[in-house]
Amino acid sequence: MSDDKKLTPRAEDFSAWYNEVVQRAELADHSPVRGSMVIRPWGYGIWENMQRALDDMFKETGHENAYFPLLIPMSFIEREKEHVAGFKPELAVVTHAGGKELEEPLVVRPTSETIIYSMYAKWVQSYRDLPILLNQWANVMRWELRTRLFLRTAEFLWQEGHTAHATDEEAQEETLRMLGVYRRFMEEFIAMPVVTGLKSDAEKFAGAVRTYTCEAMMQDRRALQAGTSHHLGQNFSKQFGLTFQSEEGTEEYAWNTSWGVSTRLVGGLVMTHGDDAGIVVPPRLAPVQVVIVPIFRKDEERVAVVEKAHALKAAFAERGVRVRVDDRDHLNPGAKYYEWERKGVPFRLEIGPRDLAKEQVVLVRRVTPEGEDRKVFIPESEAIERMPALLEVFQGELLERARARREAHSHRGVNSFEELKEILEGPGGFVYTGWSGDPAVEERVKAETKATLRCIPDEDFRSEVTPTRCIGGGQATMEVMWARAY
RNA sequence: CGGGGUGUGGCGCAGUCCGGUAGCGCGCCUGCUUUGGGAGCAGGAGGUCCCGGGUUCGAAUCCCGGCGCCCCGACCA
Repeated sequence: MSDDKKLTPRAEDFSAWYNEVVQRAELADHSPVRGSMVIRPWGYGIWENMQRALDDMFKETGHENAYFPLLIPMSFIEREKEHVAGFKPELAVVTHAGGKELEEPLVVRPTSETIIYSMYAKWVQSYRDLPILLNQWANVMRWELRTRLFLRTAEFLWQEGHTAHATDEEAQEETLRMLGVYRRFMEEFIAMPVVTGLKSDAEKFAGAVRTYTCEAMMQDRRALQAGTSHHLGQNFSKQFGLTFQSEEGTEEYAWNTSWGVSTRLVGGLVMTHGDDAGIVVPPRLAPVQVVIVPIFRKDEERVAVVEKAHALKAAFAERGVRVRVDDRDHLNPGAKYYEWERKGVPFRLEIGPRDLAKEQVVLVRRVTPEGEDRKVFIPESEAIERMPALLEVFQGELLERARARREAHSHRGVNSFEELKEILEGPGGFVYTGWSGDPAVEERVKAETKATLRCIPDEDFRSEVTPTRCIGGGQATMEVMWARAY
């Protein structure tokens, strides 16, 4: 940073911009342990709002919360062979406790399938005990080599849903239901449009039969895997003896699903909406939706203006608007403006002696739409009445803006490998092509372009003209989407 | 783990080549004046110069060894 007050512009160095924003908006900080982070109140406030919204959606779809322990016997992880192969390199293992070496090492959970399904096996006897629809909010640990705040840390917070069903069809339905919940949450709350679809075998979760994903496009046009929903088939139920007696009296293995989103979503929010002034928090997730900055010269002005600010706060609060009055007196107004812009508060309301006299306020939106005035003077009563609606309009515009940007950088109808490579090495973005399903083609694209097959898009995201030619040559059997990813 | 860089008040850095009083900007504290887009002035606090060893009258600086962190390449929410 040449000027230590300004952020590195996104266009100059996107990743430096990201790091600075996270630090200077006080979202998170590095902890003394390499790769793990401290989530600061502003970042945690955003996460709490995400949790609340998601938790409500999980409850609406019939799920309950529970909690399973942090430590898992090593032998459990090793039970499902693809699962262990997927996680082995990134496990943190406890070998000593109570001053002695443990007989069996304990793994700090990288995810909880094994411990959860082993418990389900104890609880389920009959088809009448199914389905089990549980979720847990927890921390997990994966010993990553390259870490970045929120996007990839050794320890992160997430939720993991784990369900057990009597039939394959029911599990499949659940897998897709939760994928839909995620999509809706990301669009309606984070205002982050996603492409949903199926992962290829090479990219799916270790231990799953099928993995569905939500892929979002960041402002540097790279993809972010924002959430996944897995159909686990009977892989875990077979390893942990999760069986039930069917209506017909036969013994059957249950069908499982698991699905999760993490604090990575905070990173996604930053990279979706942030600008060169800082982050932009969508109103529905903002810990503070309106910040009131009182302006005054003399002491008597100060008293009157601050009093008015608190009265306004109360009026907003009555309408369910989250407000903070910034009455710190060692900072001048300009300094406060910059700070709250950096933190992404959707609306700022300035109130000074001149406004007091006219019973008006100055309203400033965090993002000013093209052709509109940055500051608007409106009557106090109108600001109070209209704020809930203004917040919703802003929320909607963020989604539309992000969607437009994604569409502008989505490339469809790409037929040749050369064209694919050219796009990925040039403008970047999401590239849609045909694919035969041959893993060798996937491997080649990855090796030569650094892009991966993000997903086989769901119907909503497929091109109007279905590709017939595979990007690796020959006949296509499906359409796929490629991108460089986080 | 392989390649490159870096370690000096809270943060960002200069000083290291050529050994000799540890400095600058920001931040912090106190006071006064300020406050409608990052305030000004005055005074002040704050350092095992990453660690260990060596050379020297004397080491942030030179030599040897270690450690940490950052960036780039193979796995990942």
